[in-house]
Formats: sequence, structure tokens, C-alpha cells
Amino acid sequence: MKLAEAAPTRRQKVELKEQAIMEAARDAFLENGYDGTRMADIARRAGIAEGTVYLYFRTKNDLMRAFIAGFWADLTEHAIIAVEGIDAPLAALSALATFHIETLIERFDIVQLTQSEPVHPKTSQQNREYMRTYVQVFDDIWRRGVDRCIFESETPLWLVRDIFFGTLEYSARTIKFHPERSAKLVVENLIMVIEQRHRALNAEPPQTIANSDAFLDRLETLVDRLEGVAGSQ
Amino acid sequence: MKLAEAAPTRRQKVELKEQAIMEAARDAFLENGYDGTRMADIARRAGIAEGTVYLYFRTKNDLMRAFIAGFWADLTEHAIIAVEGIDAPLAALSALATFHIETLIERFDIVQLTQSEPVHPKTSQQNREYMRTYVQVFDDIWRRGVDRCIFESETPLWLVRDIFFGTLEYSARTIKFHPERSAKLVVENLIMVIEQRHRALNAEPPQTIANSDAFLDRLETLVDRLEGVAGSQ
Amino acid sequence: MKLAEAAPTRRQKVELKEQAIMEAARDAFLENGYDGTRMADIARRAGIAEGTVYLYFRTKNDLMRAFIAGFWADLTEHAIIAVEGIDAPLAALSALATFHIETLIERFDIVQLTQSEPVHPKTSQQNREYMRTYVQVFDDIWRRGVDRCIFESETPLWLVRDIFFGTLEYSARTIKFHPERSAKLVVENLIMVIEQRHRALNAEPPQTIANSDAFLDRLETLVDRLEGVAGSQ
Amino acid sequence: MKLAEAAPTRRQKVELKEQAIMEAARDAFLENGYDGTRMADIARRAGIAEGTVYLYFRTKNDLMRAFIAGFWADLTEHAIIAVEGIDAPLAALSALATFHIETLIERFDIVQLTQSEPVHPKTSQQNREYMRTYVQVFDDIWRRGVDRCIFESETPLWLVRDIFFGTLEYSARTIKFHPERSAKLVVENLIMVIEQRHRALNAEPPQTIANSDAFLDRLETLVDRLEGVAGSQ
DNA sequence: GATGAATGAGAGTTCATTCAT
DNA sequence: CATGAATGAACTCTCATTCAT
Repeated sequence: MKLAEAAPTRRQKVELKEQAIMEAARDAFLENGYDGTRMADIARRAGIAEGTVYLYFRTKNDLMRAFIAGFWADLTEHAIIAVEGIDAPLAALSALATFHIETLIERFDIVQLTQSEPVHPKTSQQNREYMRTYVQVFDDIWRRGVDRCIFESETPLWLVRDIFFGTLEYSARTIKFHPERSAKLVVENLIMVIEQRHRALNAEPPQTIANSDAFLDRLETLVDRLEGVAGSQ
Repeated sequence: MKLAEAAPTRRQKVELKEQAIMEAARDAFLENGYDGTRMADIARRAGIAEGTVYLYFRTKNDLMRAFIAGFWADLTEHAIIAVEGIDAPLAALSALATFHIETLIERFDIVQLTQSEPVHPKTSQQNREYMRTYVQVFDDIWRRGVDRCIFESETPLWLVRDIFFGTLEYSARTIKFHPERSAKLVVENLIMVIEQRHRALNAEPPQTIANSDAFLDRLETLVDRLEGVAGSQ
Repeated sequence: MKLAEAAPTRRQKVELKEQAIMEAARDAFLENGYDGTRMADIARRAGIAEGTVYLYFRTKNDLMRAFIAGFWADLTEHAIIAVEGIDAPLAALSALATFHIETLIERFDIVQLTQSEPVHPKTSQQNREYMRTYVQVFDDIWRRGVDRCIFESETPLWLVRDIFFGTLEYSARTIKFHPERSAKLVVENLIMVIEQRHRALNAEPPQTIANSDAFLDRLETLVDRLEGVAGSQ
Repeated sequence: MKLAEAAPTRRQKVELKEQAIMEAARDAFLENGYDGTRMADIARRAGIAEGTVYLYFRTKNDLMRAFIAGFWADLTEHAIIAVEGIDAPLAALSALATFHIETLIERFDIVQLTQSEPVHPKTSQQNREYMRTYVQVFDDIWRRGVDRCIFESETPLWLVRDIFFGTLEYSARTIKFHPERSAKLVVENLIMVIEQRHRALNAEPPQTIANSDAFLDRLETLVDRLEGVAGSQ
């Protein structure tokens, strides 16, 4: 077995250090904000010299932008993984909501940081770009649900999306300071709201699986009894 | 001789200047953020000398905190006015929602500013204090509705509150960048959601059976078994 | 007698400090060159805080430019004074040459400094502007001499000017390192060259024995004596 | 087997690379000045790694000094070539002047550079050394001219030399910014001045007052003698 | 009370030089 | 020999705060 992994290539080494710097920067930024962070601080955390940082990121600003971009890319990637393989739209939404709120509770500071920075004229525009990519995960699920007539199609997508993410973000914030509150409850409640929207708008309330299951349970019991009658004959 | 209005007392003069400084600070902070604002800038806007600012506010930080406190006091005061005299809880909520989202759209920068600044360890704690006072307006209306059995009382208050404010804040943000979207629609939709919650939890949920594959599978199985029962007779 | 002078006006105080900074800067620049000089150094020499320098000069560059401008203004002013009241063009040129070479010997480093600095794109252009103003002093004298037919008018002005200033500058440099050489000699020699030019180009050399009054006086005396000799025979 | 040319010796290879670096340095220094040039820039221009430069030159300063030395050596060498084979002193001076002014016009930046840099305490001393060697070319011609009685020998050599080089340098500078002016004219004019000096001092003096005085002295003596004769009669 | 000139610590960034590979 | 990543001292400039007037 060749030790191909033991000796990292130059490219890998560069990326490793880049990663290390970005992590140091993230920690520093989270602790003290953008303006509150000194490059010297980042360098120290990364265990390198001040000047070295500039070999990997041209300016403090670039570092911040790279960090934000990385965060969003990561977030989106993990969101996709979180809903992967879940076919049922409602279940997928539930998984996405859970992922979202948990991530936000854990890393609420990052989100705040990514939004608070008027670091650069382009940043705000950039940020919306990232967000758009991220909410795409939601949009895809929703459209799938609409196709299958599980979600109603009257309401504009953005309205539902705003409720979805707005509630989760706000709750993440409040839960952060009221740990006794349950994120699970928030998600369930949110899913319920979405279900209700559908039912309310589709005049004839569209049977949920939950209720139908109860019905089937009763039917099963009935069949059991019939079988019992038949078998005892 | 009533000169009460003609000659402002010393106290009033002090407060007047304090006010002027705070307004100058607000404008500057909103335009350039906390770190982007110079004390000299604030002084210039207030039409006074740089050193004079320090006679009214001990540090730049104090000024920021005063500004934030003022903003929240103002917000709460106006919110109370907005729902004043509206008896019907749903109508009151609607009025509050409208006030909230409109204020946020107009002054989204302020909210962001009040939240983005880790100016001082105490600030974050302080901030939640302000918020608590503010959301009290919502809570009061909600409780009144619960008393009158217009809102259901099962769901924890905070859950509804999170949906309410979370959605409004998020929508305010998105509307900021998509002016074609309607704040009115957001409010209507939100109120509808709240109504539905009540109806959903109180009324008899009208389940019909039809849709789910799983349901049909199980039903088929049962029919098969019934055939078995019938065949064995 | 009012002590108007004892209490400097604000304006005067500002100018005084500005002057002090510029002198500190001049010394520092002369000692270490532009790039070799730190703002901290200038501040220390001026006996003020580093930041204070920036209240008087926006950048290090501005400081340099102000210094250069001041030097040229000074130089021109003194040159004008040096030739003031000297009517005879040749004598005026001689005075100017003496002033120029002596100034350069004393302050050769400054001249070098003013020319060596590619501090700013505009600087070089600016510098030529200053120089033009300065050499104007020469040009005026020369034209006066041409009007009076003391200087010939065939040769382009710039050619004579180049000899004049070129020689003086070069000699100033060499004398700097060979103090035994005489600046006076340089000037005399230069003036002689200029005279010769005139004579050479004005075909018939103007001086024959004829002219000088002193010569004629002595000649007359001699003739008188010869008459005496003749008379006594 | 003679591979002397095919395979450069180690020594040659070293010198080749040294040469390449110095050329890169020269270009960089000329373009951006000493302080404006980065070692990385020089390395890039030379097509080698940053660290490699230090294998050939101990510091940036050394590199600068080497460059200056090279420049002067080159200049002197070419000057010698320029006057080589020209026997007539005046013609040789003319050739030297032409070479000098043309070189300076073309490479005025270099001269400025070589003189502007107080790179090192020793540099200025060094520089004069180079200059001395260079002006030797002039001195040799002049002395030859003096030997042949083409140039007068009264005036100290340095005085003529200062006029010669001073004028050429100054004119080179002005021509640089006034391209319509003719370098040829400068040279012709300068040679004429030198010729005139000789004629003025050697030829039948187109009597100046100084000479007339000598004449008077002789006349006086004569009259004295006549008086003596007359008196003794 | 009001002023604004003065302060000086510290920010981000650069670059000559070193040294492990 | 050659490399170029790493270093860190030093740079210019900013700005919250002070204090003599």
C-alpha cells in the first residue's frame, strides 16, 4: 500500500493552510465582529505570521468574503444532503426545516455576521445570490409538492417561503435565549401550518395520510374480525 | 407671566441638545454603520464641536446604545398607537402586522443595526429587554383573543409569536429587494394562517380517504384478505 | 505700545506650527531622503505627536510637495532680491550667478531632493513650473542686455541659459567636494565667456584701445608729460 | 575536443546569470526607482526565483551599487570608443560632447538615479570615483590640446570641465522636455565657447582694458626715459 | 458650557530577507 | 544550486478621546 495519503501534495498543503486561516478568521470574526478583528489576531489563531495571511487572502475583506461564501456553500450542501432521498414533499420540508433551525441555533452568530457586513458594495448583492441558491432547496421541494397536488398552487411561492424561513430564523434566535423551547415543536407547528394552508384552500379538505391511517386501522381491525368469523366457521 | 414655553429651562435645553446629537448619530449610524461612523461626523451633523458630544455622551458606545434604546422606545410607542382603539383581536393583529412590516421595510437598516452590533457585552441582553417590551403589544392582543375564544389556546404563545414576527421580518427583508411584492399580501396571508390554526384545532377535521399510495396498498391488502374471507365461506 | 505682537493670532499660530513641521520635514528629508523618512521622525523633530502632522498636511506627499514649493518660492524671491537695483546687465548676471552658485553649494542637497522625487505624477510637471519661474530672473536680465546691445541676440536664449545654470550647478556640485576651488572664479569665468560670446559674434570687437575713460585719462597725462619733455628741449 | 564555447564554464554560467539579474534590476530601477522596485519584481524579470537573487547579490543595496558601477563602466567605455581615433582635440571634444549629451538625453533617468540614491554612506564617495574615471576621457583630450597649444593653459582644467559637463547635463535635461531644441546646437555652441576662450587668451588680444594697461605701462616707462633724457640734457 | 487642536495607540498592508525543501 | 513560502518589522494614516483655552 503506497502512502499516497501520507504525503500531501503541494496543492493540498496550500488548501489546508487556506482552510486553517479561514477557520481562524471565522472564529475571530464570530468573537469580535469584522471591525473588531485584527489581522494579527487571525494570524495568531492560525499559528502563522501576520504577513503569511496575505499570501492566501489579498485583504481582510477578501478573507471575510471567502468565509461568507464558504459558509453558504457549506450550508447549501448540507441542506441538500439533509433532504436527499426523502421523496415525500412534506417529509422533505420537515427535514429541511429541522436542518435549518438546528444549524441556525448552533451557528446563529454566523448568519448574523454574514448579514451584518457592509464590507463591500458587492457583498450585499453577493449575499442575496448565496441565499437564492440556498432557498432553491426549498423551492424544489415545494414545486414537487405542487406537482403532486400535495401543496396548493394558488399562493405565490415566495409567500410560503417567507413564512418557512422567517419563522425558523426567528425561532432559532428566540430558542437561543430560551433553551427550554423546543425546535422540534417549531418544525412540527410549521409543517402543520403548511398542511392547513393546503386544506383550507382546497375547499374539500384533502385527506392527510395521518387520518387515513386511523381509518385503515379501524378497517384492519374489522377485517381481522371478519377473518376471525370466517375462520371459526 | 407664563414663560414656560418661551424660555426653555436649563433642563430642557440640555435635553434638546441631547436629542439633536442623537438624531445626528442615528443618521450617521444608519448611513455608515457603527464602525463606519466618526464622532467628528456626528458632531458636524449636530452642528456642534467634536468635544461637545462628550459632554452629553461619555463614549461613542453610549451614544449607540442610547440610539438603540430610543429606537425601540419609539417603535413600541408607535405600535401601541397603531393598535389603539381596535377591539377585535384579529383586526388588531392585522394592524400590528401592517405597522410592523411597514416600519421594517422603511427602516430595515435600523433593525439590522440594532442587532448587528456587539457593541458591548450588555447590549445583547439589553436588546432582548427592549424586544420583550415590544412584543408585549402582540402578547396582549393574543391573550385577549384567547379569552374571547377567537384564538385557540393549545399552542404556546411563543410559537405563534415566532411565526408572526419571523414572517414579517423575513418578508420585510425580501420585499426590500423585490419591491413588486406586496406587504399587504403578507399580512393577509399571515392573518389567514392564524385564523386557520384556530379553526383547524377547534373544528372537526374533515378527513376523506382517497389519495395516498400507502393507503391504497393497505386497502388492497385488506380487500385481498376480504376476498379470502369471502372465498373461504 | 500695544502688545499686538506678543499674542499671536490663531492664524499666526497655525502658520507657525505649519512652518515648524515643514522645517522638521525638510531636515528629515534632507538627511534620509523621501522614502527614508518616517512621519514619526518628522513629528518627533517638530516636537509634536504623529497624528498632529496630519492636521496640517494631509499626506506625507503633500508635505514633500509643500516643502519643495516653499523652497522654490524662497529661492526665486531671494534671487530677485540679489539682482535688485543692479542696472548693468553684466553686473546683474554676475550677482545672480554668485547667488545661484552659493545657494547651491550651501543647499545642494535640497536641489537634488526636489529633483529626485517621483513622488507624484504631477510633481515633475510642477517642478518645471517652479524652475520656469526661477529662470525668469535670468531671462529678464538677458533681455534687458539684448535691448541695450550688450548681449548679442543671435543665439537662442535657452542656449545661453543652459550654459549659465548648467555650469553653475555642476560647479556647485564639484566645489562641494573640492572646497579649495573658488566659486568666485567660476562666476568670473562664466561672465567672461558670456562677454566673449558677444564680442565673437559682433564681428568688430568693440574694444579697441580707444574706449576706456581711465585709459584716455592716463594717455592724456602722458601726452601732457611728453609736451613737457618737448617743451623743455 | 574544444568545447570551450559549447559548454560554458561554471564561472561563465555564474556571470551570465549575474548579468541577467543586473539587467533585470536596471530595468526595474529605471522604471520605478530604487524604493519603488521590489526584489520580487527583479526576480520575475530575470526569470528566476526570489531567493535566487540573494545567491548573487547579498542585498538590494548591493544590487543597486552593482548596477551603478556597471552603468559608469559602460558609460566610460563607450565614451572612450566615441573619441577613439579622433586626433584633433577639438573634434574629439565635439565627439565626446555629442556622445555625452545624447546618452544623457536617452538615459537621463539613469544619471538621476545614480545620483539621487543615498543608498549607502559609501555610495556617494564611490560615485565620485566613477565620475573621476569618466571625466578622465575629457581631461586627456584637453591636455593633449594644451600640449599642442590648441587650448590655452591658463584656466584651471576643472573650470573648463565644469562648463563642458555642466552645460551638457543641463541641456540634456531641458531638451528632454523641449524636444524641439537641438542637441547638435548645444554641442556646436559649447565647442565655439571653448575655441573662443583660446582665441581670447592666446591670439592677438582684441585688446581689453587689461592689455591696454600693459600698453600704458610700457608707454609710461618710455615717457619716463624720455623725461630722463630731457632732464639730463 | 463649549471648543477643536492635540494626542497616540493601533489599524491594515508591504516587502527585504531567510531557510527548509 | 534553486526555490518560494514564510517571516515580522516597519510603514502610513485614522480616529476616539482629552484638555487647555
